[in-house]
Amino acid sequence: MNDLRDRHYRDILNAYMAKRGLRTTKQREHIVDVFFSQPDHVSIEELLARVREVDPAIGYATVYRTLKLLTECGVAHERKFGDGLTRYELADGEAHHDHLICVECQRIVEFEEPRVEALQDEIAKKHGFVVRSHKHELYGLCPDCQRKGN
Amino acid sequence: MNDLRDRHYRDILNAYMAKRGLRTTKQREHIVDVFFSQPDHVSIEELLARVREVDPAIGYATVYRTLKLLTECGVAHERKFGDGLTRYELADGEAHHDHLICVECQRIVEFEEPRVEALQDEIAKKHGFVVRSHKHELYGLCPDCQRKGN
DNA sequence: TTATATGCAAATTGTTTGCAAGTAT
DNA sequence: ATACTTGCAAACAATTTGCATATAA
Repeated sequence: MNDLRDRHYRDILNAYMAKRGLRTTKQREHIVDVFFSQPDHVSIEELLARVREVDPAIGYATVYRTLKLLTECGVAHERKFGDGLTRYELADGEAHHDHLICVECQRIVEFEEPRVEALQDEIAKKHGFVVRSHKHELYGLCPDCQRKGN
Repeated sequence: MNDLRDRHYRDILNAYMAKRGLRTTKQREHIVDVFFSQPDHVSIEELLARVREVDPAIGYATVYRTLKLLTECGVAHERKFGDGLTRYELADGEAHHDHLICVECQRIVEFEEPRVEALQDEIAKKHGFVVRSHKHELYGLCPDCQRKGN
């Protein structure tokens, strides 16, 4: 349903692999397919489970290695929300969103706020920093979990 | 040099320990003393090293357990900046600051920006969330590391 | 006394790596 | 053919836990 975007990222990946003489294998194809079809913020575990539906013999080291590859070439981003798991999402270069995380049900909602970005630049400048990336996460209760008490 | 603040936190800790029948030991006293005298964002390793200057026999499990205790009773906060280490800082309830982190030298600088807080509330409300805490980190190059090239 | 703490080492968890066998080019 | 890849298991790093011993109350 998002062919253009997927195509763009696959092109980047292919260019990166070609440049380094890396090879296309069926495992990599499966993992990449699943990653593109998956909602954002997948963990390795989730990805591995889905990938094994297609090919049960795939090992988790291969998933780790492939996600590392996707991260290196800029197609994926690693995210660590304090629960000990690393999650991955599509890089999504232009629209860098941030996250609201429900501490009850772990639901993750994305938001975007240009005014915060502007303030960040101001803050960094004040301290003489050059910002490369940022992390802005709000932890709390989502509407559903508020309703359910607590 | 910050007796009142320390006293306040020690009171909280003592109340918490009393309520649960936990005991005061010389190890805990040393660890707590070092934690209060330490600049913010200490890792377990750093803390253990400093504590062992006072009592070389203290084990790292005890440091972990004591910091967990301090976290449970609300005196300390856990922080995870993506380098794999958990760091601890005084809870410091009122003035909740955020962080600029140098990706080269790992230097950590604190900042405070009420206008960002205001925007956060606005964002949360828009999504129906009730915010409990947040994390706002800017990763980049500090002035020194910019100068050193890279 | 007796229940809590400690230090050690072993266990756990998430992730990485070495290597022999497999495979894309 | 050759060099990259894979799956497995072992290695790792950070943290947690089980247990016998030590100790605060």
